[in-house]
Amino acid sequence: MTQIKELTRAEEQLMQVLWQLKKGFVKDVIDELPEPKPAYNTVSTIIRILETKGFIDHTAHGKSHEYFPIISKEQYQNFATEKLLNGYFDNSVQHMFSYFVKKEKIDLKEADEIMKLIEKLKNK
Amino acid sequence: MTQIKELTRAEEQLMQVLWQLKKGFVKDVIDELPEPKPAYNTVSTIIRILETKGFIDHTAHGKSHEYFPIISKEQYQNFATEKLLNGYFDNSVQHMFSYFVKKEKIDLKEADEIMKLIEKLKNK
DNA sequence: ATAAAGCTACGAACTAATTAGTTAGTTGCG
DNA sequence: CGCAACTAACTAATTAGTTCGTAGCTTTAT
Repeated sequence: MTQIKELTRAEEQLMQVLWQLKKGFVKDVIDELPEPKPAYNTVSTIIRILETKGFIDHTAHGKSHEYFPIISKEQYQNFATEKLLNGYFDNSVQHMFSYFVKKEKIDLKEADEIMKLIEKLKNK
Repeated sequence: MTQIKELTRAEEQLMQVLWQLKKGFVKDVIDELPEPKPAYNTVSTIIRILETKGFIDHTAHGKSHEYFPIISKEQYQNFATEKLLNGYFDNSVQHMFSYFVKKEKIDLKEADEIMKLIEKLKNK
């Protein structure tokens, strides 16, 4: 298993776009970015960095490149979630859940859904 | 309400130590850092940056300063959790929990505790 | 064929972040 | 006192991250 490197802010923003698009040319990525849009070259450079970091790859269509993620959003999600859980919730999902309850981020409907998920887990 | 700035890696590491210690002198912070320990001045500089960013303050004891957080871990936790939820779970706590279930991050004991929390929530 | 438009690669310029040396002041102890 | 140890402030040096201009190649349109 390859060690996943951490993404910088700019890199993460572009990865979010590529995860959403599944694949795309530089200009497709730019289309998804909010104003003020960065210069074409800025995006192109960061995309190339993402490629050297092993997050994406490309297929050539003539001279132009169509980029696509090779680290899935789920893989990076693991990394990011691990980090939050570890740094702020003592590595405990339960702590996180009780935090959401305290913060009233969970309403009853959601709580029910989560309960169903857990029931399913227990009956395995 | 003051807008919380994002912490850089080095800054976050020191904040974690200060949150744990509640308060401390530069050398107390260094004591908590893993090898290889950075130079005294390195830590001192970052602590001063944290002070200008409004994350910590200090009381003077003679010439030396005892630092303490003024942004609580909970405040930054809100920020960090918001960011993860928004970027990777479509802003839905339920999505996040279904992820935990799928990843088997929740063991049976935790599942029980979470169920209890949900029951309590429902009886309010 | 030639011009225009579009592309990536390269690299320069810049900004942000990190690390640590030097200085000057204070404390504590002989 | 006077020296050693320690402190924060300042600042210089270094590294990491971001932005974009230029060059050179390819495709498209005329």
